[in-house]
Amino acid sequence: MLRYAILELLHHKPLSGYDLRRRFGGSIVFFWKANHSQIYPELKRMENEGLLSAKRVPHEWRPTKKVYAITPKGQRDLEAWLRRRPKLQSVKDEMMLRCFAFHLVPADEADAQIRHHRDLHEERLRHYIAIRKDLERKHGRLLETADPILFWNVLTLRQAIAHERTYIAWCRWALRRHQAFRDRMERGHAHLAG
Amino acid sequence: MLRYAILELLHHKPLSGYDLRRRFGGSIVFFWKANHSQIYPELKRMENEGLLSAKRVPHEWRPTKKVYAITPKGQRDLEAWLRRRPKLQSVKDEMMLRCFAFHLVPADEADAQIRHHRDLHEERLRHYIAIRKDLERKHGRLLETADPILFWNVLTLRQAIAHERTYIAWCRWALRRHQAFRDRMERGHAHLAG
DNA sequence: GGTGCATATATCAGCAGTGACATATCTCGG
DNA sequence: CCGAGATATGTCACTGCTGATATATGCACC
Repeated sequence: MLRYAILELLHHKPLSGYDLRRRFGGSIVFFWKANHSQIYPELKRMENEGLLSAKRVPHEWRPTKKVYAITPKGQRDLEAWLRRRPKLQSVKDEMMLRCFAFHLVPADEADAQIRHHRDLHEERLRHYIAIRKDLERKHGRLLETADPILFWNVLTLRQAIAHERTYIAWCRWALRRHQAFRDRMERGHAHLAG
Repeated sequence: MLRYAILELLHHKPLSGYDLRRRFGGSIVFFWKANHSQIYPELKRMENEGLLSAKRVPHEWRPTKKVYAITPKGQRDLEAWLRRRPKLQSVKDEMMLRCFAFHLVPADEADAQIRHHRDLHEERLRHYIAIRKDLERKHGRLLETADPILFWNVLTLRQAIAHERTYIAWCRWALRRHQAFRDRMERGHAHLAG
């Protein structure tokens, strides 16, 4: 997977491992992250497979860079991958796995967990919205016009935002429902006591 | 991660590797899947660590089962895990990575990809809704009352459904926007030609 | 002269996860 | 009697990914 993300980025322009690392987890790719410890070996492997070509570029002030460019073979690989029909990824969501087991912890602890998670998603949502504002500022009316790269970029950003909003809405809903559940328990006990 | 899913399931009742495998990817756990090739070695490892105890249970008709039960140490591990505050998982979504690169394929191919993905998510949504119907049928009014296990189960199911609905809505929206984009391109060319 | 920081590349151990291969029992139908 | 299918457990090679560790340059600041 990682290799296709790299190929897409190098399709725009040649980059070093360090540059790539900043792209992942930065503003451009919302749906893939990678550490340098994964990127450098992958670049080497891709070079060996003929998907990339490397060139050492010295710099006066800074350490020498190894800049990678996509080869015709790399281009073909990327386009072939884009035409495949992958099956659905299986969902792996740690928070939801925990939620499944929340009957094992006190109600207050469960609430705290959900609130914490809601906060994290709100932060990520703000991050995405900042990126969107940035795109709007930089490209203005162009967002509505004819640049395909920008068009697909905006589409994925919209999905990222929709995803975060859904998650946050679920957290809020869950907290309300949990409160109602706790109230019912209370009344249940009161009923038994009375 | 897998180990905590296993511990949660074994907290309810002892199960064999085969039973566990059917639980994952079946109706109960929506947010975690696992193959038997991952489950069996993990069970062995957990037994060695004292989180589980194993017992061979022979059967007249069928091969002998190795049934695992959670130990007190396993219980403590599970509860400690539930109290941790994990950081946000990084999103890895292959479809969105592809979408990012759709400027490299013909517009019809991009549409076909999105429609295909929408269909897959619609199928999964139908699956989740069937599970919810099943829960409603089996438990009826109990869904609104006082069983914590059922309560959290319903909450996670709701999140799964919300997630699928968001994804499907995005696919539909993306297809509309893409059509509008293609129309604009057409008009652009017509303008240039006229 | 020392410390911290950004730049830049690389390796390693270890856990996570996949798909293929392997083996065995018992039942049911042809 | 043979094959298909459910039950049941396991291994293996490979890729994916994380966190830690290592190394080196040059700059700014104290």
